Amino acid sequence: MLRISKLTDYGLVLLAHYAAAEEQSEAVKNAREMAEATLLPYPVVSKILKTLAQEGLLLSRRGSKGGYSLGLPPKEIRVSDIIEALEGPITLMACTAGPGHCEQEATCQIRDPWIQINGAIRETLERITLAELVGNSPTASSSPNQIKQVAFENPRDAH
Amino acid sequence: MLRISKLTDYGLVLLAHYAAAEEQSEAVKNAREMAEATLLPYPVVSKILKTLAQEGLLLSRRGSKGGYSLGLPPKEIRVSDIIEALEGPITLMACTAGPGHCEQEATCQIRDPWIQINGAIRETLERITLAELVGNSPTASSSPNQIKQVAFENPRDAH
DNA sequence: TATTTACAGGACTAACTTAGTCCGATATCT
DNA sequence: AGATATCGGACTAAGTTAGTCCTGTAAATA
Repeated sequence: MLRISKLTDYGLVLLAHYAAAEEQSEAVKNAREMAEATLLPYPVVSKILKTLAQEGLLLSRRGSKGGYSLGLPPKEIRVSDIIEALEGPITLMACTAGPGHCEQEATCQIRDPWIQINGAIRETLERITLAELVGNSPTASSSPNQIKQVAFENPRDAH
Repeated sequence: MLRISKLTDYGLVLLAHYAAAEEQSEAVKNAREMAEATLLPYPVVSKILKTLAQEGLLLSRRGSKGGYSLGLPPKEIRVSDIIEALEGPITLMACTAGPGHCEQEATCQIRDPWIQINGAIRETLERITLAELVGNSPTASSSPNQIKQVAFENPRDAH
C-alpha cells in the first residue's frame, strides 16, 4: 500500500499541534496535554515525543512544568525529517538504501532507475515543511505553494 | 521505512524481464522460465504473475506452450499501475484513501495538505513507464527522461 | 530537603501484515 | 489421452508494528 506507519502519522499530527501552539506563545506542552488534544493514548504520545526529542525535532524539559517544544522553527522542519526521525531512511526498497542489501544487485536490470525514482520521492518530501503543512509559512500565505518537481534522469541516457 | 513490499519489487523485476523479452520476439515466457531468470522461488513468481494477469498487465495462455506475455506495450505500463496491481491504491496513510478511514477526520489539521502530498507522489509514479525503467523508450533514448514535478497546492491558499 | 511532576530509556506483548508454500481444478497443445 | 501450465484459493511461518508498562533521573516548588 506504500504507506507510512501510524506512529509517523501521529508524529506529524503532534508536530503540527506544536507548530500551532508556538504561534500562540504556548510553546511548551507536555505529553499528557498533547494526548488530550489529539485524542491519542498517552503512552503512545509519550513514546513518539521521546523519539522526536532524541532526533532533535523537539526540545524536552524535565520536571514540574516540563514538557516539549519545537526544536526548530516550523519552516526548517521538513516532512522528510519527520518521517526519517520516526522510521529511518526513506527508501522504497532495500536495494536503494545502498549496496549490499540485495543479492541480485549484480544482475538487476532496474536498480539504477529505481534509485532515481526513490530520490524523486524523497526530494518531494524534502520540499514540504511543517510550516507549509499547517498553512502558515510566508510563502504559503502569499502564493500557491509550489513544490518544484524533481528531475528524473535515467542514468542510461548520455547527455 | 516508507517502502513497497517485496512482492511488488519482484513484480517490477519480472515485468522488466518481459519488456526485455518482447524486444527479442520471445514474448511468451512461463512462470518456471521466469523463476530461473530471476533466481526467485517458483511459487512466488507464479503467484505474482497470476495477480499481474488478473490486473491486465500480463496476458496468460494456459496449457502446454502456455505462459505469460505483456498485456500492453511497455510505454503504456506505468510504475503506479504495477504498484497498484500488487498492493492496492497508493496512499501514504489511510485517511488519504478517502473519507471514513480516520476517526479524527473532522478535527485533523493537516489532512488536506497531506492529500496533496500523496497526490504529488502518486503522480511521480504515474509519470514513469516500464519502457523508461528498462531504458528503451523513444523519449528515454533521445533525451533526458524528465519527470515533471507535480504542483503541490495548499488548499488553504486562495488564488 | 521532601515531594511532586514529567521526561529517559528500556523491555515486553499482542495484533497484524507479509512472504512464501501447496493443492485441486481447468484449459490447451500434441 | 496425456502432458503442461495457468487459476483460484487456503494455509502457515516469519517479521513488523502498535501499544503498554516499569524503573530511573532531572527539575520545580513548597
